[in-house]
Parts: sequence; C-alpha cells; structure tokens
Amino acid sequence: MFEAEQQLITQRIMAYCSQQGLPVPVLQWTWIPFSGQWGISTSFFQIAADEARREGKKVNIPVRAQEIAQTIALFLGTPAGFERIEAVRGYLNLYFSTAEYTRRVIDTVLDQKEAFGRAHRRNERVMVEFSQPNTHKAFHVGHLRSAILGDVLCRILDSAGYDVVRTNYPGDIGLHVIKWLWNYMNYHKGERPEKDITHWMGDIYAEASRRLEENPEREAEVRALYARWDRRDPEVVSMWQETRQWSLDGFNAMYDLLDIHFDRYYFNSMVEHPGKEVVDELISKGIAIDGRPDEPVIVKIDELLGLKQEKYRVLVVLRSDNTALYATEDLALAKLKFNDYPDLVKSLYVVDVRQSLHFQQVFKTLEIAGYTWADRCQHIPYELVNLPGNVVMASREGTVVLLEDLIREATQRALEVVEQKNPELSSEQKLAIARAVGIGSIKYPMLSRDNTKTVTFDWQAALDFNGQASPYIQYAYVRAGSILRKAGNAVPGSRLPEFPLSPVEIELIDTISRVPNEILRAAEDYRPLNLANLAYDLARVFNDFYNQCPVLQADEPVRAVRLRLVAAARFTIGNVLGLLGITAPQAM
RNA sequence: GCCCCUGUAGCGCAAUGGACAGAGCACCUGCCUUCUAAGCAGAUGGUUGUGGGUUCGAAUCCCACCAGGGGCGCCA
Repeated sequence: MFEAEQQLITQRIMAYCSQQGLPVPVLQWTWIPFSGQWGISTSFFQIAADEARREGKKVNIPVRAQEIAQTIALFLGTPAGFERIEAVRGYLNLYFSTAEYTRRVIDTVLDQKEAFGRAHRRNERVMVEFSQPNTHKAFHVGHLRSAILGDVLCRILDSAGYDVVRTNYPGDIGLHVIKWLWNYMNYHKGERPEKDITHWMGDIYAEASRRLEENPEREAEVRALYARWDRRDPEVVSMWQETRQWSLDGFNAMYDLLDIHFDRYYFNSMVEHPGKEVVDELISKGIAIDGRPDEPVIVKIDELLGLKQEKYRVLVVLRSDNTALYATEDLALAKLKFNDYPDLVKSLYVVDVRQSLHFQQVFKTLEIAGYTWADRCQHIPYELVNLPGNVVMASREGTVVLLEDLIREATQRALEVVEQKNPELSSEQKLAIARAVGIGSIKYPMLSRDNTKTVTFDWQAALDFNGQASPYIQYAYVRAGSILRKAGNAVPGSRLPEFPLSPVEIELIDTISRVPNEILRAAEDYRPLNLANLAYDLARVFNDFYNQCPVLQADEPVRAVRLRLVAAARFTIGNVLGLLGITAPQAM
C-alpha cells in the first residue's frame, strides 16, 4: 500500500550511491520485525559486500554495512510521510508517521469494502481444473482436498485480477461405472436414491466390489456389460445416463454445502474418442510407435528429446486392444480446453502428487506434437489426506471417512455450541451458524498446511474448534460486528488520529495493510497457505486489540478512530475468509 | 536402479536468503458484574535429520548421506 513512498526513497538511495561511487544496490524492502512499531526496512550488506569485492579489500561487512546505513540515514533526513529513521546493525528502518498511514489504511479499506485486497483486472484468463470426482462412487474426505484447494485457488486468482474458468472433470465412465451398473441391474433394479445420494451410490459400488471379489468368475459378466457399453447398447446407455445423473445431483448438493461452484464441466466420457484421434495423429506424425495388436501405442519421450538420463520415460497412449487410458483422454482434454478457450494464459490441474509424472508426460508429448500452448499447462500437485498411522483412504479397504458424515458431525458439534452460547437465536440462525463453523472447520486444516504436506485426518482434531482454526477467525469477525452493532452501525467519517496509538492498534493496521500483497503472493505461488496464515494473524491481532482497547467506552476522538478501525478489520477478516471459501457469520 | 516429496518444540505445523526460528495442540497457573470466555494473560518446551559447500548472512540455495512416503510400458 506504500509503493509510492517506497519507490521514492529507493530512487533517492540509488542516486546517492551512484553519486558517492558506491555500488548501486537492488533494494529489497521488508517490514520491520519486532512489532509495536510500523514501517519498512532494507539492508546494506549487499552493497558492502559488492564494494569489498570490487576494491579487493578485506573488510568487516556488517560494520561497513552499518556505516553505509548511517550515512544514508543522515542523507535522507526524515522523508515526508515518515516519523523516524534509524540505522541499526546494517539495516535502515523507516518508521511511518503513524497518524497519516493509519488514516490511509483505514480509509482505503472502508472505501473499498468487499473489494479491499482485490487487484486490478489483468484481462488474462486462467483455467483451473479441480475436484474430478468419480460418479457411481462415494465422495470421501480424501477427495475433499482437490475440491477445497482448487476452489480457493480460483478465489485467489480471481482476486489477483485473473478471469478464472472453474472446471470440473468427473470420471463418469470406466470399469468402476460398469461394475456399479452390473450390481445395480442384478440386485437393485428399479431402486432410486432417497437421500444421501452419494452415500447410497458408494454403497452399491462397494457391494459390487465385494461380490466380484467373492465370485471372481462373474467378472465375465462385467466384461460383457462393458462390451455392451462400447457398442452403445441403448439399454445400457440410458441406464448409465440416469444413474450418472444421480451421482452428479449428489455432488451438486455437496458442492452447494461447501460453497464450491463450477463454470464448466468436461466429462471423462467426452474425451474417450477424441483421445483416440489424438493418438492417430501422434502415430502419423511419427511421435507414437504403434505396436498393435500385440503391443500398445507408446511415446518414447526421452528418446525423442535425445535425453541421456531417463526423465519422461515412456508414455502408453493407447492399449493394444484399442481401449483408452487416462493418458489418451488427457491428451484430448488438454486440446479441448485450448480449443474452447484459446486465450488461456494458464491451464492448471489440481490433482494429487502421484500423478506428477503422468502430467509431465502428457504435457511434454503435446509439446513434441507441436502444440505451442503445451507449456501453459501446469500440474498443481497436492499430497493426500490420510488416516492416522499413514493409512490411505480407500473405498475398497473400507478405510474412508465419508464427506457427508463429516459435514453432519461437524455441523452437529457446532450446533451444540451455538445452542449453549446463543439460545435466543432462531433455529434457522443457529443452523446457519453451525453450518458456517462446521464447514469452515473442515476447510481450514486443508488450507493451513503446505500443498506438499500430507493431511492426517482424525475426528478429534477435525472437531476441535479451539486454537488456530476456522472458528477462531470467524469469532474475531463476529466480535467486530458486535461492537459495530452496539454502536448503532454508525461508522464515523475519516479522521487523522492525533493521539498516540497503542502497539496493538498499530499491529492491527500493519497486518491489514499487508493483505493486498499477500493475495498477489498467494496467487503467484498457487499457495492458499499464505492467506490461511494471514487470516489467523488478523484474527489474533484483532483479539489482542479487542482485549486491550475498549472501543465503545473510549472517549472521543479515540472512540471514533477505533470504531473505524474495527470496521476496517471486520471487512478485512471477512474478505480473507471469503478467499478461503469460509463463511463469515453474523453471530456465534 | 532412476525421479519426486517430506524431515523444525512431546504432537501436528509456520517462517520473501536477512535482525532474537514463531503461533497452535497437549500440560501447568490465573482472568467472565466491564464491546460475546469459540476469548485473553503468564509458564514450560529448539544443535531446524547428519556432514560438507555457496553467501556478508542459510531452516531456506548446492552436493553427499540417513530416515519416512510416493512414482516409474498397456492402473486410475
């Protein structure tokens, strides 16, 4: 928020250095550590080191850096907008003139409100594919990470100024679907899901797996059914369409609960045949080697690239019996996306880390085939959600926590707390709060650790609403709203705080002012974690403020400034929660 | 055999190459007649897996090793 001042000072320092014959620095500004004061900081170690190297002298770098910092502090005096300047241990610290900057930060937030933190539009389109659930199967907590991560990535990219296409890619065909249909036709014909659709669909699939495991000889029936599907037997196709829709309805109900939405659906079944066309193209271009009917169609990527060490290895693009693989379909899907949106600057795939090699192979193959957009495809890998003891969630093993069960439990637990704390609210209000808290508690742990780290799910931790968790942040938001309500929701007009601010007030304003940059950083690195941390920092600092600085009881002009600060903090926390896909409730 | 990820407090995690590695959970001691205690204050807790290197400066970058997880021709 202070780029203009920063740039001005950078220029003055650079001019001074070149005038004095010092190496011209590339200055990197950071905030000053050790809270309680507020400003920007840069160091001069690099200049001192460059100078020593240039002159071939052996000097004590920290001492020389401090000398330079001191001379520059003297040269700068106290620049406009700053209260104090100091040279400390090789660092130059510039402290903001608190009153002026406080007013600026608060005014900016209250002026922009819900838009605070959002960057200007870039007119650049990004596609994010995420979630990719399999129809005819259960949706468990392990599937949740892609959905939550992808959704939040979309929110962050949107806020950073990109036009985002939210894309889902359900696995609506494949052996799992045929197995399901086989079981349904033989044992459940005519049944329809009543409630908990996804749960019910998952049960029928699990039952199918069990039956086939107990009676392996019946696999032949499944193969026969797959053949009927391949012939597009009308009875099979219509049953597939109907049952597939049940799954999609079930997913939509869950996406609604989770506040996750899509602009565009690509289905696995859509790219089966186009995939085979891409394979033909690869063969005719001499990229793929056709070993059919005894061997599959393969692309020897390392060989094509002339790599000595194996890196991309060999990609199988079509089975020897002409049936499609994931790779077949992903080749076509990538093409389809750029066909539909030729202006994509990025085509992102939020898929678990085990498929890293697969995506590298697919993207590299497309590049070799001459598709210039191939380098705009990028896999965003994330680690799995496991159960304690490093147990992988797998429907077959029965080691799953179903999303529906988790949502129900978390909401129920939150409802108990609301009942106790706010018995006077209507049951609708209570349920809405319980939903917000319960869903937030499910989402936050998936966002507050790095994408590359495994999340271990356990019920106790998932239902613990204390500490660094979503309810803590939501509660800070509610408290801020509560103060404003008691003040009659009347936020005073802009003013300069002409009295000393307390350290917690300064820290709160400081943290608020960092939001716009943190959003850009999160978007650049595809890392929601930055914002999950920032949301918590905001809440923690606000709670400090809440406990130390009375607002309603304060005398003017302190009261007016604090009311404005509370309003600004509330918008900021609400906005960051929004980026995390977490609802900010009005009461708790 | 080749490649990727992870290793930080008892536990699970955080930390733009920068100043003193930080919060949470658990444990202990306090704080509700005061803007909601889903909160706050205080106490305990560290050779950042090991050994080298680069750098003025390394948890962070490079190399080697150790430990755990994952991926490597017709699974998805």
